[in-house]
Amino acid sequence: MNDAPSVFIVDDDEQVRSALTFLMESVGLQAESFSSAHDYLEQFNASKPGCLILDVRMPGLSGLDLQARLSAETIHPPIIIITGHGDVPMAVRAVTAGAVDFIEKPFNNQSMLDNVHRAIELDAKQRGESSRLQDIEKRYNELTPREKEVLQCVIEGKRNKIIAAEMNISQSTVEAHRSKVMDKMLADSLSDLMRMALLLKLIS
Amino acid sequence: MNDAPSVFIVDDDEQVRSALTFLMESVGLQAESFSSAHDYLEQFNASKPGCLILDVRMPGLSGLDLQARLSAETIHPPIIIITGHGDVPMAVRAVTAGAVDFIEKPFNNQSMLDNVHRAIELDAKQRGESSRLQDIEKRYNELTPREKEVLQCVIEGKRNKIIAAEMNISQSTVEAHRSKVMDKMLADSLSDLMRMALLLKLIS
DNA sequence: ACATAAATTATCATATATTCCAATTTTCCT
DNA sequence: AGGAAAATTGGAATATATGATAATTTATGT
Repeated sequence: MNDAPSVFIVDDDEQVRSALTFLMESVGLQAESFSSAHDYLEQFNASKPGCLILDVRMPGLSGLDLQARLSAETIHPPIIIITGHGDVPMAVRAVTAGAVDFIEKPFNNQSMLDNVHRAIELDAKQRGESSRLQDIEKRYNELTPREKEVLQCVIEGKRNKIIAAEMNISQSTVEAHRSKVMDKMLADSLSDLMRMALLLKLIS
Repeated sequence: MNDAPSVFIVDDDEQVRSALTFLMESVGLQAESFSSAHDYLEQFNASKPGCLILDVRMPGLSGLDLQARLSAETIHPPIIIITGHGDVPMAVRAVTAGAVDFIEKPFNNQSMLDNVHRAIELDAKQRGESSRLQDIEKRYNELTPREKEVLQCVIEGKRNKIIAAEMNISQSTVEAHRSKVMDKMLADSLSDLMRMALLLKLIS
């Protein structure tokens, strides 16, 4: 799970792949290259840290297509788009869609390395946040429907008495649910629970 | 305060200004144009809603310079950059720095209007969130130092007894501070207070 | 039909928080 | 020095939450 970060390189041009691989390895970065977006997707593993250098113009799935696919994933490596014949609208689209960079070939080696390092740092940060979030989501999904209802009321600041009235159940029941929620979510205070609810976007 | 949104146009080219003004007014949008970034800054009023169409290449302050200045403001209209001789790196920089669009001249009138409408909607949304935040900030700043300390502990989920021990004061005092905090912040429950604390970024 | 999880309720004891009240001491500004 | 705001404390009554324990009723799926 917690491997060293890789620089994933997706380009149909063998020259570019080997040049980039050489560049990355020259500074001790692990590189993995693919000749098509499809090849990359096949081995894609959300838990592998790193960043992705992606050519726009490729046979089959284009770089922007791949970018769109990856955006649907909850977590994916930051994307650096490279292109031989880029234009402004394409760059705007790529960056707006979440690419961290859009670089024209031929590129400067040093600035490429700078960008890669920045992207890898960003990935590490996102990954840390995301793994915490996934833990919380996992626990949340183990709540029963009723417990989720009570949780929703709790984070809205309602008192047990009110919740009981709204749900037409006794206060004891609410207390029971509430207590289970705290246990299952591993929350040790209300504010702790609220923080989790925020990450889960249960809050308006 | 709550005026109709304006389209602010900043371009040193009189032709462009009048063309854009005409375009905006043709769909019922209010337009205000300026021949330099400096002129715009002079009349800049954070409370005026709308969006900003900004030329990059201008004598004096450039569009990107103005963008940087505005980014320092807590709230500013969304920026649509327009340019005659744009290149990819410039577009990437502008979008990365927060511009909502980067459009080359000559542009398509309809797509420009679409972008303007989208930007104005975004501005309205940001403005709504921001005014709520300002209310909360105002109330927060009326708290005494001691009350702020207690608030910090409360949102960390500490019980009054613990807070009293940590601050070396009696539990009664903590209760007094806490009660005042709830009053002053107009919070009617702990979760309410937590939500505010989040917006104030008092939470890790 | 049986087993299991979920939902429901209750009681008792304790711990905490909230809300009144009133009072003293500190600090800071004019 | 005088006054205002802030910080401090205590008491007493009330409301709420928590925690442990136990028991009943309802689904749910095999």
